Amino acid sequence: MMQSRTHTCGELRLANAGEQVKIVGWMENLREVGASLGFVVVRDFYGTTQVVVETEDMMRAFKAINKESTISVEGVVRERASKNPKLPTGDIEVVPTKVEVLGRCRYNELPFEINRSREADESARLKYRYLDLRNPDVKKNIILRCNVVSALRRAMIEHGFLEITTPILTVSSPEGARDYLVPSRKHPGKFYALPQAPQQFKQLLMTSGFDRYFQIAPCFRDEDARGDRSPGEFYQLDMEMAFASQEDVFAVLEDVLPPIFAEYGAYNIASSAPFRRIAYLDALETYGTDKPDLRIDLTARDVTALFEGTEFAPFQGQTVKAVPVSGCTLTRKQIDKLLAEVEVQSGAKGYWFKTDETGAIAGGVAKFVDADKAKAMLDLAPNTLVLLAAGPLAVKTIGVAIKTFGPAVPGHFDKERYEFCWITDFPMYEIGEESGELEFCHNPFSMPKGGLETLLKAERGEIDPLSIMADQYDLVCNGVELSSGAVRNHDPEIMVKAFEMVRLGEEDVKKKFPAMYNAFCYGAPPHAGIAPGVDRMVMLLAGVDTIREVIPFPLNKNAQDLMMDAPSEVTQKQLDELHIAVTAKEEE
RNA sequence: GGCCGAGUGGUUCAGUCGGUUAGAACGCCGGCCUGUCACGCCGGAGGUCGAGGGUUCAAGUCCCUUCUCGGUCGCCA
Repeated sequence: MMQSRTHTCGELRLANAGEQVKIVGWMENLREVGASLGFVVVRDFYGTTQVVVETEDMMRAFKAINKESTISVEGVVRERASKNPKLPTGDIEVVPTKVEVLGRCRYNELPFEINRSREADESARLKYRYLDLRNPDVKKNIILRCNVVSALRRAMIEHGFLEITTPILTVSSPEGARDYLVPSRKHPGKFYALPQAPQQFKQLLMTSGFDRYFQIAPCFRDEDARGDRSPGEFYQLDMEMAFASQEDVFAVLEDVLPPIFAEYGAYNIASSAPFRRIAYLDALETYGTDKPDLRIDLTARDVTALFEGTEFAPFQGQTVKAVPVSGCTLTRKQIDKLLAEVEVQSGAKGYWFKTDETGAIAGGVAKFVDADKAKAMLDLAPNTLVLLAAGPLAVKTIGVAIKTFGPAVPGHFDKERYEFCWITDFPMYEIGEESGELEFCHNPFSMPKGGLETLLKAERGEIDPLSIMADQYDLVCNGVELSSGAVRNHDPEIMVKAFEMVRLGEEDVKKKFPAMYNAFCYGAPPHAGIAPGVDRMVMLLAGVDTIREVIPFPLNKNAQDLMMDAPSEVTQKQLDELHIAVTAKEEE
């Protein structure tokens, strides 16, 4: 009896001609070109191999097998009469002596054609994800993910980091996103929560003296999805370093990421160390966003002065931002269409005018523009489109306009590369929209720049609390926020003071983060960390624009697993054991 | 939760101003074809036009309600 297979479907070459072989895989296709001549494509993980059918008996045998059944074919390798240079195995074919069905595909009509599944309805793909994943184009993103995760692990270990797993069943955290809760059987009325991030655990590991920690960490957040945000769960390359500063964290990622991006990315150019650093407020001012795509060479200017006393109502008394786009030959119709898209995405209207080939100002809001002032203020060359936005949403609108027009106007977008940048100096506090009072802007774990001294100054009224910056940073690549990190606040005294700024105190800190607060009272190292999103990284590397393409079994937008039918109802017995009463009204 | 878009054979889509029997491609079934490789050619089956209601002589098309999916905003320390 022959072994289960002698070769994979990606393996056979001309040199194997004459060999007796056995291949196994899925019967992808049967091309009949005559009553007793046909070609069968057998596909496995490694590739496809052609089996030639030359007898009526063999033709009958193959025609009886539904496509996508798994089969084994024994036979002899032969040089092809007509080779296919597009295939690695295109020089040979297998002349079968024996065919066997290993797993019958019972259906002739599949929910979609395997090799074109990416064109199919996404719900169908998710419901039949195991079929979708048969498609080599779909499979390759998952393989990429495995390779990237493996490379990240190797690189982190080489940099002296230790991979430590942290609990999946943990405690609900009072801040941040909505938690996924798990009811406790042994403790009626109490709940575990799935971690939104291993944040507190990794900081505790620092206080235990694990100098460099990392983990490919599953994180769970019950928030609504986006194209680049899978609902429910996602993975982070979570890391933390003791006795470390922002510079130490930057140095590690600037060393780890570019080689991996260059090797595995759809584009093989990645910016090298040091990455450009842009202060948060400067990023908003210049790019209209805190996650700029540096492949686009457009930047914003403040042109409020240009419209002082304007008769154009939308600009009256408003801040006005402008982006000059040189060399623009878009038609008016194209401009309108792109601006409509900008409006959908930003929630506010964008405006425009342009200079013609003589440099004269025309179009859009041109009649409200003082030509001489505009030319001086914006260094306007001929054929320049000027995009404008005004009012409270101006920054955002400009950000969307840059993202929309950059790729649409030739010469402003160098797509085939990875451009990293650090966004630094985030404000520590903001005025809450609802409360109207001072609140933490991002997270309360970050060290305020200047430490205790800065907070005391603010307390004494010597500086504006809103001017306090946190030692916090984001990593951005091609307009995608890959990661947030910070130098942590490891000093209980500073932590309490930071909380007092937002009208909380020691009791609140203890209540919210009891373990961490106590741990810090026993001697904590200064520490810093970051947690790049693995899914988003792979998405960038794969060059796809939805995150579901790089997740083996993704949830849909409504956080449902259409394949497994989760979430699902459970039995009354299960509920009783968990002391849970369902109050939701029956759906449908 | 708000806004925008989509929903038509198994899949992807077209369907004009409301007007004959709702079309195409791919897939499926049958036939032909001796070198295909997105094989080709001929024929065939397959539709409650997401659901419900309304307007009309007449609705895939117009109106209302609703469901589902996607995008986006809110949200995501």
